[in-house]
Amino acid sequence: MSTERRAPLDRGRVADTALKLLNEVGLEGLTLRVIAKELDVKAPALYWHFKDKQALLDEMATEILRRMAAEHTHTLSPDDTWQERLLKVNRGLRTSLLAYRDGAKVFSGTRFTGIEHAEQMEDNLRLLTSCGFTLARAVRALTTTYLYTLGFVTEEQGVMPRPGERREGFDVSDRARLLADYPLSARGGAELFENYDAHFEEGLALILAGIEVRFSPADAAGSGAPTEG
Amino acid sequence: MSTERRAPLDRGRVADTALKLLNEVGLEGLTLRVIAKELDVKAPALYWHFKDKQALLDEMATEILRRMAAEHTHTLSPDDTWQERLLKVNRGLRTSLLAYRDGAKVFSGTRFTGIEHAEQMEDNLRLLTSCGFTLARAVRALTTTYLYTLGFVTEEQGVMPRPGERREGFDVSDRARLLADYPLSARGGAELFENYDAHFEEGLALILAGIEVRFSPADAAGSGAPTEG
DNA sequence: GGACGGCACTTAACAACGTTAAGGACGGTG
DNA sequence: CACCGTCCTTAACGTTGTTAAGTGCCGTCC
Repeated sequence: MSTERRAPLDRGRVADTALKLLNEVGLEGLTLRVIAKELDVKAPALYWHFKDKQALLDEMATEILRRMAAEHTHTLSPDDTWQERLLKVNRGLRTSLLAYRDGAKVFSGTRFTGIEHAEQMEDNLRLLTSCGFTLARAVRALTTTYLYTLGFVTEEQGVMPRPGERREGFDVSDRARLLADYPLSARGGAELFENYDAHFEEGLALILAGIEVRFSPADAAGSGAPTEG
Repeated sequence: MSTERRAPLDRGRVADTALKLLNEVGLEGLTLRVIAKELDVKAPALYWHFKDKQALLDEMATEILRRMAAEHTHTLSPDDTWQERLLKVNRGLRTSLLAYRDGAKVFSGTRFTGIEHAEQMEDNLRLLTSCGFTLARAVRALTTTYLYTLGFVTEEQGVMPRPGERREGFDVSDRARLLADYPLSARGGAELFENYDAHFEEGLALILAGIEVRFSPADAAGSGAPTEG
């Protein structure tokens, strides 16, 4: 009989396991009992490490953020143009959210109490302001793209829980048949529920173009449009 | 003794009551038993009208949409410029979502199975295409602004459950103290958690400017930037 | 007028959930 | 050896969404 004792849990191990399970059972199947079972522990044990389930979800969101930083930070450079930086940051965010089923929901249900996100935020603000943006405009540029990305992935994951697998009831041709009386909407359906990668890029490019026109000190000087908010 | 019998429920009455209660108890407090009690009925009675709770939430989201149409359609004109139309539609959407606690969450958790939204969609697509947009670009312009608005209000309601009342733990000066080592992030905090009306408008204006630069057939001809799809 | 049948509900109960209270086994420290 | 903090278990609680079965009422048909 093995006298080995399981190493004690810690917040990190719990959050890691919960994230792995999230991909298998989804957010609504992610119960404390399921997580505990995977960790070979009973559910109340989790309360030694987290004050409640929301605290665990917060830790999971923070972990997603950390992994995003680990995977994408090396692509960032202090010499990025602001356009490159905004593209990288938002593509990285989308990729990271798509890596977990219901990732966007976990993320937007969470308030970051700590300062884990501050380092990336600071770096991005530093780059944008060094490109000539005022601080207010740098914040606006980052949050506008960020909120777009979050909204986009939320909708995307509503239709496609995991990349490649489409939720039932979202057949594009079914939809077109239903909307026979609304020809433009019917034809536009393909633009809504397919080809998410390309559509994400197009929307992001729109916002970048708007930032350039209204904010960019380098390119838009004398165009007359930009005025300090 | 009153022999009066309560008029039978219908889906509309249930959804109306649920929406009223949503504002009082929030999404997580909105249980079937609470709704039933307000309707002077027991919880299982609701299953006569809805197959499950999600169906009731779908009906609520649809009702929000209907009220949005009822309140804002009269401001729309077939002579709107596309800029006016996008502003009106997205302002109206934000206002409608803010009218209910957790409105954005209810909305983005819902898939519209019916065609209730098609009429507005069709009208908007008609206007944008009549302004010279291709259908694909019209769809992209609408969804990009729509996803931004949805993301914006989701975050906004995470901080301010009801207009005017701020969730605890979001004191801006507390946050600045925490982020003392990240000066730009600390100073930028005011840009994040306050003054939502103005910030919403600024972000929306950015996207409109981008659409103009890259899509608008009238204004951007010869600028070289816009290319089809 | 009495049987029938569908409508709109009630009563009772179920499994599962987040969560709490109490206690027990282990290790290190005095 | 007593003690204490750590980390977990057992047992249970109240609530939740949901289902099964039954009940009263209204209209229709023979």
